[in-house]
Amino acid sequence: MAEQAETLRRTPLSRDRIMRAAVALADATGLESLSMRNLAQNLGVVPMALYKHVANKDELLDGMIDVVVGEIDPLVPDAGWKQAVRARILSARQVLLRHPWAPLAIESRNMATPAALAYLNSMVGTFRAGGFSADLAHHVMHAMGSRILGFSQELFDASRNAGRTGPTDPAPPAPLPPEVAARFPHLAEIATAASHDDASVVGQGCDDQFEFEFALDLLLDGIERLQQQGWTSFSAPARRAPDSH
Amino acid sequence: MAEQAETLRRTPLSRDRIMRAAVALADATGLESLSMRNLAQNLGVVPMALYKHVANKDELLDGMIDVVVGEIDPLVPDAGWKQAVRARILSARQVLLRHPWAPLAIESRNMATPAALAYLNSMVGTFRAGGFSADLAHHVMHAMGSRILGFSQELFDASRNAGRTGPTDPAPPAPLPPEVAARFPHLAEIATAASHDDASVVGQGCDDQFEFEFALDLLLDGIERLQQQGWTSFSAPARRAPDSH
DNA sequence: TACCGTAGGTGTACGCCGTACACCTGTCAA
DNA sequence: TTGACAGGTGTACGGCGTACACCTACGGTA
Repeated sequence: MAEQAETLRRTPLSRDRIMRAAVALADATGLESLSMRNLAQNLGVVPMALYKHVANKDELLDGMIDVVVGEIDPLVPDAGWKQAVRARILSARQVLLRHPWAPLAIESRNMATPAALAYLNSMVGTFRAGGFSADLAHHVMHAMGSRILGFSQELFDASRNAGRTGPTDPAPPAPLPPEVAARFPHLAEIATAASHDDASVVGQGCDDQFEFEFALDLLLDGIERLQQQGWTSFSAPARRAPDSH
Repeated sequence: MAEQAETLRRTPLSRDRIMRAAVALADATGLESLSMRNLAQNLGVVPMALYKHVANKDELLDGMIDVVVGEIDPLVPDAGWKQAVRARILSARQVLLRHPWAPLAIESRNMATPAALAYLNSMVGTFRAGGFSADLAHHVMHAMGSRILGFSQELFDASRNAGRTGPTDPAPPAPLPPEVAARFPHLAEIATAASHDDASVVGQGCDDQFEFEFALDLLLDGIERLQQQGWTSFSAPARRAPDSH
């Protein structure tokens, strides 16, 4: 029975269990305090045990990214490309709000993981099915950039710290200190102009969700316009063919 | 004279000299192989000497970011907002091509450095001077996202490795392996569709400069349209008021 | 000229990290 | 019964950031 207790106490390790534990740990304590030793302890196991399932820490990170990407909602069928892309990207954003360490992890790795490739592939497929040329789909993927994965490089983003002090600590929206406001009046102005509620580049209120959708729609509308006027490489980049106003 | 030689051999340390050496070292060998010990050796000095001028490694990174941001061309006077913004961002992009480690450094830090704040502030000022409301300027800054600093989160970007193997090694544009192409046909298609020459998310040819300008102009044109039709919070996000085609 | 405070470089040491490598142990096929 | 092998263990190494005590050279004052 002692050994039964043992068996119950520690489910055997597996690559999948490691990945999920790593994601949970990063969610809870932030990416920079996720170490192999840490993670092993969390799993009730000695550090080197992990290496029987994961080649090294980089592979661990790749696996974590795959877990995150796998949480993005599947394609909704029977929707126009614009609706489909919009829904998927907003889902990706929700996923990343649960895993604020993911953008940094993604950017620090340099090869695409299979799950990420599959996601990008199906996104391209959506554009192609919507009547986009391969060329236009290509450029459009670049234009969307990181927004396709639900984040957009907020530059100096309070939410990046989310896990660091524990998710229960909602980071008081510190107002812009006056001497800073004086040195950067334009920033001070836009910081107070928008009636929002979260913190980003400006220390003040700003509704990230609103900003995200604003930018996303700005892009999607521009893309729609390109596609509807029959984009080809030689007619389109706005620089060359500014449309009439 | 021995001491003269000494004096010549080692210019005294200074915060500025440290920052410039750090940037050069990161340019040459990549961010992940930049350590305090490494940098100290490079400066002919013992590691702890650096700490007389720099509080810790995070502050070093902040200083490096300031150096990079400081290299962005100043505002060109007497240009329309669109030209001014475009020129500045393309300059930022050139700077980041010289310092491929910078996006990761920027994303890994979470507070804005003074130089970055000054840059963002003057960018907002350009929009304001161009007749944008503070509100619209705010949203537009978010919409541009990391592109404002000359990069755009390429997700899986070959150039991120640039320094790692030395800048003289131009990373042969490895073609997409066939089994990958088979699993992700849409990616394979757009990889070969565009007639470009560098590597990014797709292993194949792709002119990053073209893509960058394509996306930048897509955004700028969308922004121009918003501003010209007198944007206000309640009329604009494209979702609510799709313009007529 | 003698002194001393201080700025700035040095040396040692600590506790983390990732992980190589040898080892043990329990399970299952033959 | 045995022996291969999958999977967990223990030890150890080199590298990291950096705390802390130390030394040393110089500039200002008496």
